[in-house]
Amino acid sequence: MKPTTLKEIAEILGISITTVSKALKDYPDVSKKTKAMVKELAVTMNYRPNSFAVNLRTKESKTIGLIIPEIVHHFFSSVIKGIISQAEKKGYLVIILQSDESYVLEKKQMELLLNKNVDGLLISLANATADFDHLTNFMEQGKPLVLFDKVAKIVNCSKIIIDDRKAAETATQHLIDTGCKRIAHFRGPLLPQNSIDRFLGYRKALRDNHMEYDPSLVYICNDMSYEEGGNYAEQLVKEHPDVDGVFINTDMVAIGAITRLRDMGIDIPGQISIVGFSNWFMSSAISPSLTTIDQPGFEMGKVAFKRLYKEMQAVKSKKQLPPTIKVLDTALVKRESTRSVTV
Amino acid sequence: MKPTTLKEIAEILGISITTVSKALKDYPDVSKKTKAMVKELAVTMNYRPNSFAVNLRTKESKTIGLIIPEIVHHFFSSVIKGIISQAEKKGYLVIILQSDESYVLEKKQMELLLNKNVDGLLISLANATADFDHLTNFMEQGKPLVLFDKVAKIVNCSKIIIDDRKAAETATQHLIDTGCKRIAHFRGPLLPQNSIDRFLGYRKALRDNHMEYDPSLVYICNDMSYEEGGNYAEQLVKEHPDVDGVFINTDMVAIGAITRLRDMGIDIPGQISIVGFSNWFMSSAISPSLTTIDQPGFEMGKVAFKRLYKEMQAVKSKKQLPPTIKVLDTALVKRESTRSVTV
DNA sequence: CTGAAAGCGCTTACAG
DNA sequence: CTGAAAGCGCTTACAG
Repeated sequence: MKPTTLKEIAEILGISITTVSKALKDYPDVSKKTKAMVKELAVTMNYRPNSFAVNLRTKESKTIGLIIPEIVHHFFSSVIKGIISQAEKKGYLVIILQSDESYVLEKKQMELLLNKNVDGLLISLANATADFDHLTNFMEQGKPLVLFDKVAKIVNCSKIIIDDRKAAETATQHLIDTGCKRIAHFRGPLLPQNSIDRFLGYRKALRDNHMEYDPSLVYICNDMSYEEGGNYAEQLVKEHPDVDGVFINTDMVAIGAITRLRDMGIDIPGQISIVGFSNWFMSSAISPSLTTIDQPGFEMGKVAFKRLYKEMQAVKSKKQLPPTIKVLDTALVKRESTRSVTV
Repeated sequence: MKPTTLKEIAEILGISITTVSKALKDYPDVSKKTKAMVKELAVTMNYRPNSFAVNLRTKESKTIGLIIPEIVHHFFSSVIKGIISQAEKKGYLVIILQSDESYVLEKKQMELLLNKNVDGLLISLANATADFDHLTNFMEQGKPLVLFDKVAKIVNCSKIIIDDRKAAETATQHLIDTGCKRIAHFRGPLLPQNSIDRFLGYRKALRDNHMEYDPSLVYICNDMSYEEGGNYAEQLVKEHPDVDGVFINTDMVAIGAITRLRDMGIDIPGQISIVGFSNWFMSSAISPSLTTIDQPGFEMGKVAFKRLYKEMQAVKSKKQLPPTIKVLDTALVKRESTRSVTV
């Protein structure tokens, strides 16, 4: 079944294509009668504007691109959901591509999106990305680009982030406030900024409270897995029986640690208190439930799209907005893995 | 920076637009010299074909639509990943929309995708969808549609599924083979076909082994949550202390059950054996690890796209392929929550 | 081997 | 209030 065109409607009605087009778009200079007539026939004939033609004329596709490191990941899929839900409200569709934490792939995906003529781009950078020419390149096409979560300070575009350092500080401070005297940290890999920042927040909290920073209490997670959390927890207890608190880079690892410690008969939070990061849904499910930092994925997606939308609107009216950096609030979610008494 | 057009290249080179277009596409009737010249300049000027114009001419967008009930879900995000990875290989991009398990939304998303002129559509149906005119409608536009995971038998299109009933039977049979005499079932909601099929598989295994089917041993999960699993597990032990095996509709619920039973001091699998469904990554992480049915999400995504691709190719050559139904293999993954001895 | 021309389906500035 | 015309940037059948 061939789609209906403006031409067909015009011919049947014996009027011009111009008038049909205007009637459908409610131009004020078309008579009510004509409008009614055109609209009725359009419905009858199931008319839908050919989006390819519209795109070509208007030079916009009402489509944005989204590149993330990994789709199968609770935080990122929440962000995706936030982006899509917000985009839909504004009549935009979203094309998603995955970089797999690879710089080469990220660049390639960007190229694809550029060829597709998306109106704007949302990216969370791959861990491997250390060169940013592809981003600059994209922006030079006059198209807005917004970075979220994993961003590069050096790139001059809008960014939506959380304050990892401050959040980590809050997490560590909570351990201190609830009586922990010797606090370990399971950090993420050495490279990503957020794992660095969380580590720095941990250190700052110690310093501010005049507690000694002991590098041997910092364990580096490489695959950030449940298993790794368990293994380090066991190792920690053996190597440092005096540790009474751990701040862990991400909930998945923290849950692994909690489970292992529990199996070893260690009392949480009595003997060791634990704070995670991300507020993964399993964190409230396990026992003892995990005190953690809530990282607002869905919200981040929404805000990122909103900002991109603003910039796309600006482009349409030949304006250019100065880049902004939006820091989303994180919150400490107190649960059973830390003590409730404030000392 | 304005994008380069064929016209600009043609003018600079003093040749026609036609020749430039042909040279770039390696038409055999263009001289080597011209081709070299054109291609070089195209690279220099960073030429990219205007996709809107190409779409309009070729009447295809090299884009497909994907509608799923819920993005933030381990199984579905695996499927998305499979689809995107395969689509990319064939030069297709993917627009994702979420139905939120709502029929109305599903219909609306479909409309959006239709307006966008996607070349094909992949859908996993919402639980609430009981009317299928929107699907038929889409197919009447001459565009291929492939259903996956949550499908409707009545719709005459290709489908990619697993055999839920058989898999459930295998799961239950495994409990029987390892010595369970009285087996309960935590099932999903009443409506979705897959929850019905898994229940039927459970019943069939009992029947085939001349074991009594006792409806009071079937618990209906409504939100399929970790917590629900724990609650039903506790209830089950109280109401039916003689039960020694449970087949559970999905891993999330099974993990909730395992955790609670463990907390109650019940030996798994010594006293009660448990089999889940889906092979969620947490299933191998918890202790005891969960015996489950592996549901190949990534694979399902890949296969679904491959089928859609074939049908899109057929459409291009004015053919139409008869619908096929592909049943993907599931596998029983034996772990610690069931006994290893075969009786 | 090269190119003029038609046309994909729409939008909009302009004339009447 | 209506419509003829130009044009978005490309592809391709056809002529030479």
